[in-house]
Parts: sequence; structure tokens; C-alpha cells
Amino acid sequence: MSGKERLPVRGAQGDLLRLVAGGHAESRAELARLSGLAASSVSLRVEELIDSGLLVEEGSGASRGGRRPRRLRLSPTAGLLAVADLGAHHVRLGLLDLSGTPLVIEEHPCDINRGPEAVLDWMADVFDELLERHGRDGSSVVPLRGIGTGIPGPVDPASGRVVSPSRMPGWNNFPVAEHLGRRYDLPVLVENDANLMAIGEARAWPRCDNLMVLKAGTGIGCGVIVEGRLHRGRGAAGDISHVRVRTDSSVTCSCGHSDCLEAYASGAALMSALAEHGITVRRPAGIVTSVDDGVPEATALVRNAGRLIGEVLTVLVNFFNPDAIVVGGSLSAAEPLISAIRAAVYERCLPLATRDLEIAVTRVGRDAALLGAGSLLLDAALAFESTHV
Amino acid sequence: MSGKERLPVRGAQGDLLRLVAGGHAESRAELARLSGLAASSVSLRVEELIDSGLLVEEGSGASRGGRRPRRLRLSPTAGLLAVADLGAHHVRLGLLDLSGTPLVIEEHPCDINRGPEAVLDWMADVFDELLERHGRDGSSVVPLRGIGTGIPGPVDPASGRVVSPSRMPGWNNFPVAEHLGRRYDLPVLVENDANLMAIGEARAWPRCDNLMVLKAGTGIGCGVIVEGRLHRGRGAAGDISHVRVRTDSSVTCSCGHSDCLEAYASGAALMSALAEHGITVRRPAGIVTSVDDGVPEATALVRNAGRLIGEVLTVLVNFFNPDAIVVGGSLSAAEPLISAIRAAVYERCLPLATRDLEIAVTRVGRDAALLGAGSLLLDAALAFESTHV
DNA sequence: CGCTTAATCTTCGATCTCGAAGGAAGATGG
DNA sequence: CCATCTTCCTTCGAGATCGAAGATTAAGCG
Repeated sequence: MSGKERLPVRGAQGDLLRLVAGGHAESRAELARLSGLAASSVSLRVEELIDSGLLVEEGSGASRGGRRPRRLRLSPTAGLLAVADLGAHHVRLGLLDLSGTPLVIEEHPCDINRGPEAVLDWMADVFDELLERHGRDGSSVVPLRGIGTGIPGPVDPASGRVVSPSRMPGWNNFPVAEHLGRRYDLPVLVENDANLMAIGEARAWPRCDNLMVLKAGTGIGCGVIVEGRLHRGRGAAGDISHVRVRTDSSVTCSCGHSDCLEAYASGAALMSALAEHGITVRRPAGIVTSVDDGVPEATALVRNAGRLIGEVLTVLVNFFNPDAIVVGGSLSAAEPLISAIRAAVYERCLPLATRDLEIAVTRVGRDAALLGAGSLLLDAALAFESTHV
Repeated sequence: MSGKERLPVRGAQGDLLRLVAGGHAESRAELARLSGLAASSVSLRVEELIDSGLLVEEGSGASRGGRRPRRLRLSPTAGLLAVADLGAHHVRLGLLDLSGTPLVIEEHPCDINRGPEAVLDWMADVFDELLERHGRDGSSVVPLRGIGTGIPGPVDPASGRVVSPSRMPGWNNFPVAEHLGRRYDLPVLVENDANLMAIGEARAWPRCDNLMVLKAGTGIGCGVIVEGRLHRGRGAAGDISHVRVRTDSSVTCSCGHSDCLEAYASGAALMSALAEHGITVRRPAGIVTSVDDGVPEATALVRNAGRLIGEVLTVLVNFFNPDAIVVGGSLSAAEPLISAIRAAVYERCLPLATRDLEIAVTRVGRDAALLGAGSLLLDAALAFESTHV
């Protein structure tokens, strides 16, 4: 493979490729069921996709009472996606194949305050290095098909710019997508980290089409999945951190309003509250350690944070009526946080809304945002290939 | 026409019919653009639809710089839909053609407390009478294609049952759809009234795919439109009336919790608050009259209700980030209500979320729920015809 | 008024998709 | 072990869809 040929992704072929890549279908029969095409047409298209080297047949699947299906997979040589999840102090990045399976994932310390150019250029260097080491299958170079990154702040996905972030000095209005696009002639995806997390998580909740995915880390983020797809609204959907909460005291948030949820329940807020008790932790994960170590102040603070978050979720659960609320982010490992959220939601919501509501910890774990980026990027990559022929 | 023949609505023809009926397309060219079919295929299918008497050509539309399009309409003889909007003390009902245009709409007093059988049977009698008077085009009988009704309480749309309503004694768990279905062998639609209102309103907000439609009447309801489609969640989505509000006093709501929005800001709550001031009104519309007459207590109460509603909306606007909030229901005619809602939302929401947010009064008016019922019913009717061949 | 441009709609042969029928491979059950 | 059922996949003719080319109608403009 030369690494530059286009994917044949127009029309029916593209749909089939998407279904296989998205993990929705593994055999011709499944493709026929999901795509709505006739079985005969599916066979024909699959034949072509195999001929062009994008799909491969690999063994056979489990029988459902008859002949075994012949399993289809994306060819490992079809392409790679480079994805990153930028956090406040660390970045996770890796390479995925087109079906979203990770080849390699690494975590590096990275101070986001160094500014966009420095961070993004360094990130691209790491990508190049990863490609050098993992970007070949046997002797052939596997082509890179897209770049995606999550940003811990609001993003305008159309322009790929960061929009008035609260904890990223120097990044406001920076054209992240454009900057990365100058280095790679490929589709570039820039999206809020909680949104990516939501997409990554959604695949792990197959019967749940409406999801709220909470990211409890340094800040509080939320991604919303409606009917299986990310809901962006006008671009800012999912914010719950600047909602006013019921408290006795009064704190002014960085946004200028008083008593925002973020000012009481974010990892940053908890860390500074702990500091007032003489307990110093450097990362939100340290709070979890303190809780696990049985530090009473930490447990009390985390439980209170859970209660506040839960009270905000109350309103949203009645309104949005999701199938599940998934909690991720580094604080999600703190058991008292989850149980306090559960208690608040189940206590105050309408019975109709909580009847079948599941409130649970992430199933995917720390890679959720990377997998989500892969999932979105695949669509972008296929669209790119089909419009740039 | 015999009035019993099936609509030819399978495959491409059905899609085209839906596009015309839904008001999305008015010419072959538009159909081609929206359906994704080739212009030639569209011409062919439209030809057949005209031959079978469902579509008619009617004059020509405005030129866009070239040949004028030949306008397509649903034939007035294609079918009728009977729709109703059940309120606490009144019912509005009427007949629509398949494109959702009203032939006749009437309002009758109707006490919902008489129980489901009495109300529904009487409603069906009125439908029969309307059909008698308006159900013919020239000499031919136009067939009835579906029945739909809005209910002022929670509805399980799958089963067509009312689910634990707060102000409809005797209706709990009553199978409304089944009851109506016994009288008519037709698709029957039963849906919450605020949801129907939202669908009806959505057509009047063409550039707004994400809408919150508030119904402020005896109770407080809310319908949610996501990406142009009604969001039901697990069936209970859109409830905002049992959210806890920030107040000094403390009131217990009928749901058992304290300080629900409904207990302060619903028409029912406002009426009893007015009664304490010695001002008696019988319907929520009477509150509006009092406000217009300059009764200070009424204005103050309504403004306070608006503020409380606005504060609840704050959370939802940040989270859902809609294009517009539309306020309907009888209280929406009270100017202080709207301005108080606006003030609260614009004051407290994130700038990103309110930047392009429109908060406005209903464009459709009192018939919104009827039109919404028609819109949903059309889909149900086409699906019914295509599965029952 | 004729020329150009633009949009709508139709004609017609090439191509794609469907669905019925049948072959392949395995589960089930005497 | 063999008949029977189920599921998966392919073959092949009928029919639907496409797209290019052309006919039709009309606006814009010198």
C-alpha cells in the first residue's frame, strides 16, 4: 500500500464500512439486517470491500442455530487514527485502527499552561514517534487517516477553536484544528473532552440511547447522548458546572456568578477546601486516595460534592429522562461521591423518571475520550475521503 | 373514492408523500433535493402519486431564477385526521387534511373529571358529527385516516395509557388508545399535550432544531424538540413542574415533595394565591385579564412565577443549549411572565448558551397541540397503511 | 427583442438493488 | 447416524434507480 490511496466510501459501501468499523456488525447477515439492504447486495459490496483491501474475512463467529457467520473485520492496513485527550496536567494519546481498537496508548505529563502552540507541536511530535514505532503492518506503512483531540474546555466544533475556557490561559479563541491541519493534510477533530468521553462511553451502554456522562475531575463536565448521538445544541450543550446550588455559604465563581456547582464540587474546589484543613493534594486523584485512606475531612467533602451534583442532576433527569447517568473522571473512583449522587437523585426525582434509571461508574475507564475521538474521527475520515476524491 | 382503499406509501413513494404532507417540499425539484433521489425517479413516483389521486398539481410557485416549479399539494380527498386537545375544563377538537391544514376547529366546555369513558365517547360523537358536516369533498366521502388526542398529564405513548396524572381523577392507567381504537379501526395517537404543542410549534420555527416549548396553563408542562424530533426519553421527558425552587416559604406539592415549581408558578397555584387576596378567577385566562386590568397583586404574582420558571430554565438552558424557548398556554399572554422569564435566564445563564437564544411567545397559538397531533398522526397513518396491506 | 443563464422537468440506456430460490454449513433431536 | 430445521451466503432474472442529455420555461440584460 502506498499510504495515499482513497477509501472507497461512497454510497452503500461507505454505510457497510461504517457499520463494521463502528462495531455494529460482524457478518454479512448482520450487515443486511442493520443496513436494510438485501442480503445479495450486501454480499456484492462486501466482496468489493475485501478486494480493495479494506475488509478481511477472519474465521467464523458463533452460530445462532444455523450455519456460522463468516466474521468480517477492518483490515489492519486500512488506516490509523491518532487521538489525544488533553487534561490540565497530563495528556493521554494513542493510535487506533479504523475500528477504534487501540494499538498503543500512552500518558505523559503536560502543562497546558505552556500555551497552545507549544503543547500542540509537542503532541504532534509524539504522534510522529508513535507512528514510527507502530505505524506499519509487516512491511507496509499503514496510512494515517485522521487526528483528533479532546480539550478540557468549551470548543466550537465547526471552527475547531477553543471558546472562552476557564482554566486554559492563552488558549482562548486559538484555532486548534487549523494549527494541526497545517501539519497534516487530514481531517482534524477538536472537541470538548466530556463530549468525547460521552461518545466513547455510549458504545459500552448498548441498550441506552439517552445518556448523561459526567466527568468529575479538576472541573465538572458533562456530555449528552440523545438517541445514540452526541447532543451539542448550539455548541455549548452539556454545561452543568455553572448552575447555582443551594448552600448556606456564598462563594463567587470564576464565571462571575455566585454559588456555582463548580465552586463547591469540582476537584479544584475540593483540593483548595482540603488545603484549608491542612491536607495538601496535587491532583484530583489524590482526593480519592485520601478518601480511601479514611481521611474524614476528605470523605465529608466528597460526599457533600456528590449531594450537590445530585441535586443539580435532579432537574436534568426530570427534564431529559435518560436511560443512565455514567460518572467518569478521576473523582469517579470515590465511592462516596457516587452514592451521594444516587441518594440525591432517587430521593427527589419523579418516580416515572427514575423507575429504570441507572446511575453507574464508567465502564470504559480512562480511555473513554480517546475511543470517543476515534468514533467521531472515523465518520470525519470517511466523509473526508468521499468528498476529496 | 370508496373511502377504504389503502394509501400507496411503501418505499420511495411514502417518503415523497411524507415530504409533501409535512410541508417540507412543494415541487419535484425540492423533493429531489430533500429525498436524495434522482430527479428522474422523483418525477416517476410523483406521476404515480398523482395518478392514484393522492397528490394534485396546483399552479406554479415562485421562480428562483429559472423555470417556475409546478406546485404539488396533497389532494383534499386523500384523507382526514381527527384531532383533539383535552384540557382541564375545555377541549379543542377539529379535522385536518393530511397536510395538517385545519378544515374545522371547535372548542367545547368539557369537565375532565367526568372520567375517561364519558369524555372519550362524547368526543368521538363530536368527531362523527364533524365528519358528517365536513367530511366530503364535492360528492365523494373523504376517508378518515387517524385519531389523535392530547392529554393534560403523563402518557405512555407505546401503550396509549395515562400514567399517574396529578389532576385527572379516574384516568390513572386508563387505556385511552385502546378505548378509541375499539370505535375506529384506525391508528390512534395519544400523547401528552405539551409534547404535541412542541411538535406543532416546531414547524413554525424553521431554523430551530432544538426547542423547549413551555405550556403555562393550569399546570406547567414542557415539550422538548431535539434535532427536529420530539424527545420522549423513557416516556417522561420534559417534566419541569416538580423541580425544587428557591423560596423563603415552604409549600408541599401534590407529588409529596416540598417547594415544587408547580406549587408556586402554575395557573392553579396562582389562582389560589389570588383567592387569598380576595380576587376570584375561574380559569388561568382570568389571571391574564387581571394583569391586563392592572390588578397589582396579579401582576406581582405572575412576575414572581416568571422569575421562578426562569430560574429553573437556567439550568436547562446551560445543559440543553436550545435555539429557542417558546412559551405557550393561556398564561403566555401575560407580558410580565415572559419578561420575568427572560430576565432570569439572561441574567444567570452562560453567555455562550444565551448568545443566540430566543425566548418568545408561541407563534402558532392555541391550535399548536392540534397541529402537532396532526403531524405525528400522519406518520402513524402512513406506517399503518404500509403495514396493514 | 434576442442572447445568456438558471432552474424545472422528462427521456432513455446503463447500472444498481431486490427478492426468490437454492446451496452450504452447522444445530437439533430422535 | 440421518432427517430436519435454522442460519448464512450466493446466483440470477425482474424491476427500480441513476445520471447524462435534452426539452421547457422564465429571469436578467444589453
